[in-house]
Amino acid sequence: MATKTAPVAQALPLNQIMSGDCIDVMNSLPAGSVDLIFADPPYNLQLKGELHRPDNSLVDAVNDHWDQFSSFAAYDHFTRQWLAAAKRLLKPNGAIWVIGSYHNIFRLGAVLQDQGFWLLNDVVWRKSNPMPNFKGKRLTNAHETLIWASRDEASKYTFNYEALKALNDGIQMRSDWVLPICTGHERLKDENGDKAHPTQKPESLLHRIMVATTNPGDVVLDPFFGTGTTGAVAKMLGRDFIGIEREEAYRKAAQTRIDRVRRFDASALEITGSKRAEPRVPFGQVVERGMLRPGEELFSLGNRHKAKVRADGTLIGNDVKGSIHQVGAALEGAPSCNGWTYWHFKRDGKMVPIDILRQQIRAEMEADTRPTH
Amino acid sequence: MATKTAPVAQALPLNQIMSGDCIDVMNSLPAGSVDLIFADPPYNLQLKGELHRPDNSLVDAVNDHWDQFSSFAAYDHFTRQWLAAAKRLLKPNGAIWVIGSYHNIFRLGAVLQDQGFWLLNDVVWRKSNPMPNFKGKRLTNAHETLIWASRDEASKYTFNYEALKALNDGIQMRSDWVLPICTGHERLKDENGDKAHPTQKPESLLHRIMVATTNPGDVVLDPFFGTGTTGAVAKMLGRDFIGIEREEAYRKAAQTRIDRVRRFDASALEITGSKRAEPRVPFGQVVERGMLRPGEELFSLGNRHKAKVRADGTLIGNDVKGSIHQVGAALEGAPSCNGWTYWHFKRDGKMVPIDILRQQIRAEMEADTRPTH
DNA sequence: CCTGTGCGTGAATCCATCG
DNA sequence: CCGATGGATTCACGCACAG
Repeated sequence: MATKTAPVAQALPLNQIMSGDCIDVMNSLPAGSVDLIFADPPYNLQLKGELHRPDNSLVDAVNDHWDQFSSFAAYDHFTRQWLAAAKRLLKPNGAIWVIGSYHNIFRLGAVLQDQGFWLLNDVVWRKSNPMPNFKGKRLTNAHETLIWASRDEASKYTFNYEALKALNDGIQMRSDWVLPICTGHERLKDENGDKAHPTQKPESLLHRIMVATTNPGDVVLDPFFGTGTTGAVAKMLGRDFIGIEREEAYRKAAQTRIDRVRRFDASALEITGSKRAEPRVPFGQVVERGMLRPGEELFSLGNRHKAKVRADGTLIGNDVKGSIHQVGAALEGAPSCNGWTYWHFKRDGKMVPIDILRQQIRAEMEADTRPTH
Repeated sequence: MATKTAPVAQALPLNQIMSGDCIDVMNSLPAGSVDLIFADPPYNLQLKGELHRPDNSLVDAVNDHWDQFSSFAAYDHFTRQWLAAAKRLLKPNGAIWVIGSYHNIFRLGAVLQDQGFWLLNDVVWRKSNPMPNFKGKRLTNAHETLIWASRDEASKYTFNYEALKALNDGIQMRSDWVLPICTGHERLKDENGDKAHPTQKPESLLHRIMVATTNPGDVVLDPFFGTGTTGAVAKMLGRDFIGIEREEAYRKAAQTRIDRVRRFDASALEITGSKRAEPRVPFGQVVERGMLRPGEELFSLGNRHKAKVRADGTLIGNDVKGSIHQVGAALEGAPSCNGWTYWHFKRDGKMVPIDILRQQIRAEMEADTRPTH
């Protein structure tokens, strides 16, 4: 006899390409289950007629049927629908990247804001080899715009600051990224040798996005999967992906492509970590362990200020009592102070920052927690 | 006897700074009388608390009353009002530039499209010297976005293609412009020596805009005149300006400034295009572009040392992690090391220095990027 | 005169955790 | 949810001043 089955928590279709309309598919997946969404939606290009190069060759424009919208209102409606579905899928600390050109990016950005996403940066992908403007009537359209936004204002989004700084030779990464467009062997071809997808994104772009805003094992969803750049890079970098794509031909091309990708080994996926992630060491431990003795004097650089260590791990200096940070801040008249780097002690006549004592303690902690197989 | 005077075509207040709310003032001017509008509206920054640099100094934030809006809806309403007034003022072939950041530019762009302006390009002003992100929580906000739009789709807008090409060393001008922010002697100071306006735009930016999209004798209106960069550059370049500014202090500063400007004295604008040395290429780009893969091994000459590439462009070799230079130096016990010439990879059984990969990237960059000022 | 050093500062949605 | 506390965090320039 027929039984009603209770709704089961649906398992995530990891590392699969789902077929169908992205709004329907997203709405069928469990809420709050995705770490990052990368979306390259239709651009609403509004191209009139055909475009020819100066030599009369035809420019292969984006005029596929999926890129046709009758009006801004229709485009906005579509945008609100899929962004609402996307937001539902995100974990509380999840984030989204969208990419577009001036034809659609302003509408995307406004809807993101309207729906409570919290914009973190707009990023300019500066193309190192863009198509020139053949008619000389406008500037060379040499960039596309990405928007990075967290699910909401309170989200503790992932940002691997140190890794990105390392990628940029030790200088803080900027909001303008110079990367070449997707050409050559990376560009997928169909059986006729034509490009398989009109707007295939370069893997370098997705590489930077995923290194910046995901960790290994995160789930990355792409609702406009196309030929699967997001899936290919996710696999390389040890992230799980979920792809959604309507067109059979794109799904097939993407699957073949991803099957060929090799995942990098785990040690290569480790990235430069941040100090914030290091375990907290109370200054009191330094005193308890006898690395500094109560009554011992600490000095700021240049001997401008000094303070005395007390048995409970606080300092007293110039009538100010409190933590190493509080006393440092008070003596400097500064809003805050990192006591670990501010205070020094004398060893063999030299001034040594107390931070090296913290490093010793951390090293010991590390040794204790190491698996002893 | 009393006679009713027929309404007279109101004379344009050329080369004057009008006082008052820009919407009211624009509505009082005759329709279809302006060639170009440049608008730098409030950004609606939504700043919360104070921000300190790592050295504890306080960042002088934009918290002026004119930048406060209660909601996106309020900002949108304001935007629709002033853009409608602006559109009415434009000649049929007129055009508009607006500038903004990610806080407001998406709303500006969407309203422009909704009101029938025809977007021609979005232009990225890449700041050569932006303020860093002090807390390391986001990317350096290193650009602002401009939108260039004609009054409507049918407008035969002005675009001095050849002049811009000349400005760019004979290469078609791209949609990303590298220009420094306004500092030094160009930055207006008040009687206390503080900056007269929190967001003064560089003259180089207005210079390029006017050379690109106006002709001598054109009328350029700026509804958010501030300290009058638009007026100063218009005067230099032989264009007429109309400024609108609410704040008395800004009007006074602008008038003094413009009075001092000499027409055709373009010498102040010739920015010494610092002959950049060869462009810096972060090793991370070699990895992102897939020229070397995470996990791949690099070797020193003679195979004395080896190291593994990581996804963020750092190396790990013999427990040492860091940049190609740091790891090379550590393994050699040397104070420094040029990683580009030190490390090699295997190709066809031969050892090839990674510097050839940098040369490839430079060659690509060279092909498309000329100093853009 | 030149060179080097140190300081100031710019449209900024800029912390995480614990009690 | 709020308040207190630990403690992490910056790049490019212009300019003044020292030597």
